[in-house]
Amino acid sequence: MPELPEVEVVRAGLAPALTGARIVSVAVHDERALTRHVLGAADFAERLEGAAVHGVARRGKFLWMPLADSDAAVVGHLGMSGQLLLRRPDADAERHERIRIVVEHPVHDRLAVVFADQRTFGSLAVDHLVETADGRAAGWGSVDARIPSQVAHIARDPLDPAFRDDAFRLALRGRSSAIKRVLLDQTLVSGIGNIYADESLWAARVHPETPASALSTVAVRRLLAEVRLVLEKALAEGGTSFDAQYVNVNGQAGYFAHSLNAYGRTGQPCARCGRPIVREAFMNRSSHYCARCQRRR
DNA sequence: TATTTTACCTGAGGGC
DNA sequence: TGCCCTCAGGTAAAAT
Repeated sequence: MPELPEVEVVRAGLAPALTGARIVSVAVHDERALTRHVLGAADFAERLEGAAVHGVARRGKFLWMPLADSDAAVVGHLGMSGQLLLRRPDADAERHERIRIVVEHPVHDRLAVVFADQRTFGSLAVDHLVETADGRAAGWGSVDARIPSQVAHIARDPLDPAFRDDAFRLALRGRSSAIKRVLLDQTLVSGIGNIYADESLWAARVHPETPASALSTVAVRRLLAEVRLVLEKALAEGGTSFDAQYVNVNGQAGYFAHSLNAYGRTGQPCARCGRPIVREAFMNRSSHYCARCQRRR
């Protein structure tokens, strides 16, 4: 499932191929991939054809490509199973291909950016840019303090230099919600999904149901430090791939699945204490944790 | 207002 | 072999 490390791998793969490229043609095969673009496929294509891509930026799990000399950007979210692939313009259609954008790049010539998505939770849109609330650069891969309006409500991610640890800690004070729910709330801290929430909580020895307000200042600092370590390590290993649903722009899987300590390890021994990892239902999904290392308060 | 639940969606895999 | 059921889960709208 694409979370921050996986989306960053995709961003880093797209950036050299798309920065400075001009969009030649847009083919929308499935309008469900445009749920964030309310004006529909014809409008989407019309706004893009002929436009030049200025770069590729990311905040949390959202990607966007600002268009040159414009206050617009192509914004994208991969949902659960979305892929952005770089292909030859005449390459055969991908399984679950929804949108194909052909660009002309001054160095790489013609390339196709293929948006494929099995579960159709992901989507693309053309959106206008607004100023960031704090006036800082909008996200990774951007020095511009403007962000797509659809992404403006998303918090900065923990690897963003403008993320404010103290503000996050203060936000937790008044929250009775479980800490895992808070980690998954993209308006408080972005980029973390079910996998990295479980991994970070395991590393910080915090039970996922611990009320956020019950964590001390020291505990919140330690949790944020573990979140950053987990995300950075996953990024270095190219992300987590369980099945064919997450791949980089060349269709290759990441290796972090081999480094998981909690997520998906139900019944296997905890790497610290040897007690079997347990799985519990949580928010229509699963939590994986060690009942000995991560004591419930 | 804050928090929780639901809808969206497809394919893999298990049980019978 | 084929049918039915469950599960995977990010986001935003709806409900509480």
